[in-house]
Amino acid sequence: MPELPEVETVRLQLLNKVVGKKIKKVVVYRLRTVAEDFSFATRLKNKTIKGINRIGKLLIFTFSENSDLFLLAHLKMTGQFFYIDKKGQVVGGGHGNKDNENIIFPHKHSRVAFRFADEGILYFNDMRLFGYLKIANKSEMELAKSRFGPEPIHPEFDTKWFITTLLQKKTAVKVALLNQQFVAGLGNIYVDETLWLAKVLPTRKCNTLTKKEAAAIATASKEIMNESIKVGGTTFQHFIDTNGNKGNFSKFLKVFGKQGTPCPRCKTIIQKTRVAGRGTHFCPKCQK
DNA sequence: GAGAGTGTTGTAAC
DNA sequence: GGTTACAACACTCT
Repeated sequence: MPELPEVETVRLQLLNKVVGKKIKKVVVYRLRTVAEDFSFATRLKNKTIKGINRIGKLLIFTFSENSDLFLLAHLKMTGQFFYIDKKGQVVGGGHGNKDNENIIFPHKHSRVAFRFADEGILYFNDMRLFGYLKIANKSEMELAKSRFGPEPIHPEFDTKWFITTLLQKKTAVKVALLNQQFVAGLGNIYVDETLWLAKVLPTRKCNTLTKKEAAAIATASKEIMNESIKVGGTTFQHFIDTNGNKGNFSKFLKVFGKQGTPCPRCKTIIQKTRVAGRGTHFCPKCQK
């Protein structure tokens, strides 16, 4: 579950499902997922989830019993949270791959399970094992937080600062936007979408951008992020209904994965290249 | 069988 | 210090 909008959707869903619940038992299926922490399960036992915050794509759980205890959760490429209530119904979710069908838990990609006092169970699934759940104290949590720059969708996002800083960078604009220390939350998909909307080529060097272009990027990223939070929610709904509708995401995308098809704006064929080691999609005509 | 993949980090090299 | 390029992580899908 990569991009910020989906992480935010998961956060909101989890808020409804697990906040205020006491963890009765934690089962770790794969030690790797909890950073080889043998005390992971015991340290979370009998703790009540107080809240769930998010910075960038990192989820931060807080607990009622101990204000110096945090659970950091990063989904990376394929991490998913599923909440199963006591009737066995799945009411939380992931991002719509095949694993969402025929749900039987725990299944082979389940890495950690949290059983609550009310018999509900929260599963963390992660096919590729890149994601992690990590216990942290306050200073470790602050350190993790400090690795993220401001989020474009934050109401107090400083657009002036963004423009000034962006224009000073010497990297390709796509590289800059993917850098979570600069701005948090934009992933590969939405960087391509943002740059298409802003009519800027991903390979453009930041210090060759005009102020107007930089401002367009800021505006576009906000628009894309906000719009995609809605889409993320929609994707999520489809998962909950388990209707097998998994392609909803792509309906909203304008360039990502659309190579070979006409640009929705100017009908030129969308091209795909590689920038910063990532698949990169753009319109060679209307992006400059 | 080969290649690509939604994210991040570390390292080496310039 | 900035930046670039790449490997690594483990697994599935085309």
